[in-house]
Amino acid sequence: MSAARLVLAPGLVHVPGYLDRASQDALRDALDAAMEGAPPFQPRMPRTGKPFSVRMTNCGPLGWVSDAERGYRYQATHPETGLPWPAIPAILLEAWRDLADYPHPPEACLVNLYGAEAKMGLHQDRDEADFAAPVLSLSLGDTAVFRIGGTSRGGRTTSIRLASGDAFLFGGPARLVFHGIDRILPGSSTLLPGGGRINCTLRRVTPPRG
DNA sequence: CAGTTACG
DNA sequence: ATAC
Repeated sequence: MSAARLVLAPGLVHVPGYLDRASQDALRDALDAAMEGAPPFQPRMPRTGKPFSVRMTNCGPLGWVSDAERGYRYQATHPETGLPWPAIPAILLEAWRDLADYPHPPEACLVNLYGAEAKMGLHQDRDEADFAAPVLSLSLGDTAVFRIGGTSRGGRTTSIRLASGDAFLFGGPARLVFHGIDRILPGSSTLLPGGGRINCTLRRVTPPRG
């Protein structure tokens, strides 16, 4: 399979249908297994404690978490169980090697779980110490309406749909682009038994060797 | 400010 | 679109 890489802007790449159905099934099953050891939790906004509408968990040496007391951060353990995160599924590491054009493995795999009503406001992924590495996102399940802006707030934005199996990369000049999820299109995929969407975001958190 | 709400 |  050679899915086309659509370059929307320098460093911004959409690969529709990157994972075929069999790979999507395998990734879903791997994530199900991972979530047995790292149950999804509900992140909260720094200071205000307002809950996100998405639930999340992580795989890999570091995971992204947020709560009222300590805010956005990466940490090596699950905020509720205190256990290390499970390993990043092989399919995702393979996608990173194939698409990221970066010579070191990802350290974090944030797994966002979207129900029919879940959204994610426009934001930047900027809690990493290494912006040289790209951010790689893989979508499973229901299609999402994805909004993409520029590197500062208030600029023009556009929206595209991210379907099950799609890959999306933010790298180089687009590494710090604002992005978010406007809405989920319920019933648009049969991959996940209960419906909804899973997004896996692979990131390098620390500079290599450091 | 990865959040929601209220107002033209 | 703006404010908090």
